[in-house]
Amino acid sequence: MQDGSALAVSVGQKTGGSREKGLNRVLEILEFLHTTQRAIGIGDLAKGVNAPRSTTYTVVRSLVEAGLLEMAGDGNRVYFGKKLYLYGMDYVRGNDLLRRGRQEVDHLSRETGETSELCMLQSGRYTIVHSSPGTRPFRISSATGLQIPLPWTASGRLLLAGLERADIEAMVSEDDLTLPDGRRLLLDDFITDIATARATGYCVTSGLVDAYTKCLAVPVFSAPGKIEATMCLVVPIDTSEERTGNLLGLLRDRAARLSIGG
Amino acid sequence: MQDGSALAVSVGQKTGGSREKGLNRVLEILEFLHTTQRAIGIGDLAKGVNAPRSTTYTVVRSLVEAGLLEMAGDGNRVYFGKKLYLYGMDYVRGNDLLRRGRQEVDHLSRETGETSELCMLQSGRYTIVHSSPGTRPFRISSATGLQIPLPWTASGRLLLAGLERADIEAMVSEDDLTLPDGRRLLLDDFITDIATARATGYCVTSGLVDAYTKCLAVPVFSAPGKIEATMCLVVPIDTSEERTGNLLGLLRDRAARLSIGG
DNA sequence: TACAAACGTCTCTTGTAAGAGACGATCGCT
DNA sequence: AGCGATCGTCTCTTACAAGAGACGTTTGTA
Repeated sequence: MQDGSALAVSVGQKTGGSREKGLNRVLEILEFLHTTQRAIGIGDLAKGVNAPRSTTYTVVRSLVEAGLLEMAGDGNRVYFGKKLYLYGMDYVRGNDLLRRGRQEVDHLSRETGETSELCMLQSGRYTIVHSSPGTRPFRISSATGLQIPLPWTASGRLLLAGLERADIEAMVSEDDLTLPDGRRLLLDDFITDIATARATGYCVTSGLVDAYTKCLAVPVFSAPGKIEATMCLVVPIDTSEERTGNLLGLLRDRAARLSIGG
Repeated sequence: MQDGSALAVSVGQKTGGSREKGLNRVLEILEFLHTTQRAIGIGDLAKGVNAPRSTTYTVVRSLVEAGLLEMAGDGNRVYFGKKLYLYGMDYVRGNDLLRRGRQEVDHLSRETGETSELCMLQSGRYTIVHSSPGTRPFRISSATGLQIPLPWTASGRLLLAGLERADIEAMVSEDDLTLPDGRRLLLDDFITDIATARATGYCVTSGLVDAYTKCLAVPVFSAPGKIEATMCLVVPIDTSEERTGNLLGLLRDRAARLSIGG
């Protein structure tokens, strides 16, 4: 149990010191490679996931043989393999919303010049599933696959719309309510925000994760009332009211086109 | 049994009927989902990978929690999850060749109207990594991620160019030398083909995997002399000599643009 | 050239997870 | 309603993998 949640929160977390299940080792390795975003030596990998070297060698060998990982060019580093790419494409193929959502996001960022993102809940956490960087000289961009606490984002407020208070509390930890700059959010305020977002059908946050950006988010429905994802635009915080309104309009159009029911 | 051994081939050693490692169960499950290309019930999944039901439930639960799998809409079926998509995108990001290769392949199929594919070796087997279907009324298409015996394909002859005879023998099983229609290839002929392909810088096969198609393949180099992938066009077998020559020319241009050294 | 650190492989032990199977709850068919 | 098939969960046993650690090799640096 503890192990599961430790893994969920972060990979560099210490283990309980006892023996670890092989499957968990695999998950930790994958997650670690996802954070490093580059090939890494097996020894470093072992350190990174805090696993014994011998175990790491064994697990990595299995994964390389299976094609989930590949040895990188120089021969003693590993990174993701073709199999994961193929499975990932299978996921896209089987997921209309994602496939179309990617297109809409790409289109939106071309149309507006702003950074645009498609976001979803994943295992109860907020994830940027696809992002398209926009054309500003100084880009505001986020890594896809990044996990951010729900209360830090506009999208988070929409993704939780429709859940019971108890469910929301379960998904939000104490730490999640502390912003990067140290400010504290109140759970009640957050829940109020969620209700508002639900009622108005959009959510705008300013200077939440950092001091320079404003985030406009709208829901994407997979069925009437069921919010499956959000589309959002990340814009400079000093964007005028007028332009913000216009962008929100475009965003809503795109999201509506993507939604089923709503 | 048939299922088990068929899977065992792609995943690793066949099961002796004894206890199976958890990691292997995971690999089998992923591979099975890749072949079905759709969400499947856990019970059926257990049957499909020839695993005990209780084990399958446990493993699937772990994978769902980790986000590698997701429960499909109705709630009792599973398929690939967002995590696999994210890891797959990481792979693409870290792999210039694949990223650019996809573009070239897409362009080529638009330009020629024919089915175009990017192929690579994976764990010593031939894999269609990306394919773009072309515009003919009756499309000739292959599933991406499909594993085909090397001797059945034009690309296979190029991908093995530069290997020692012993290495080639190790990669090719007896079964691989039997074509789908029952004809047998001779290993020596295959090795001669490889040498020829290497010398001429392309390979054309006619009516090998089926009676209707011709396959034109050219190498993609990742370093001087190192063939990392192939690009190929799949065309009707009655395509004229002249058009075949023209297509081959286009193909070589595209592959050259993709190659580093050569 | 010598030394330290990291690499890759092996062996052996023991904690633990894979699997058999039972259980009640649902489902679907007649 | 009655029946069989499948579902999802649970318990318990033991076969086996996770891990500690030793070993020889390679790397790099003083």
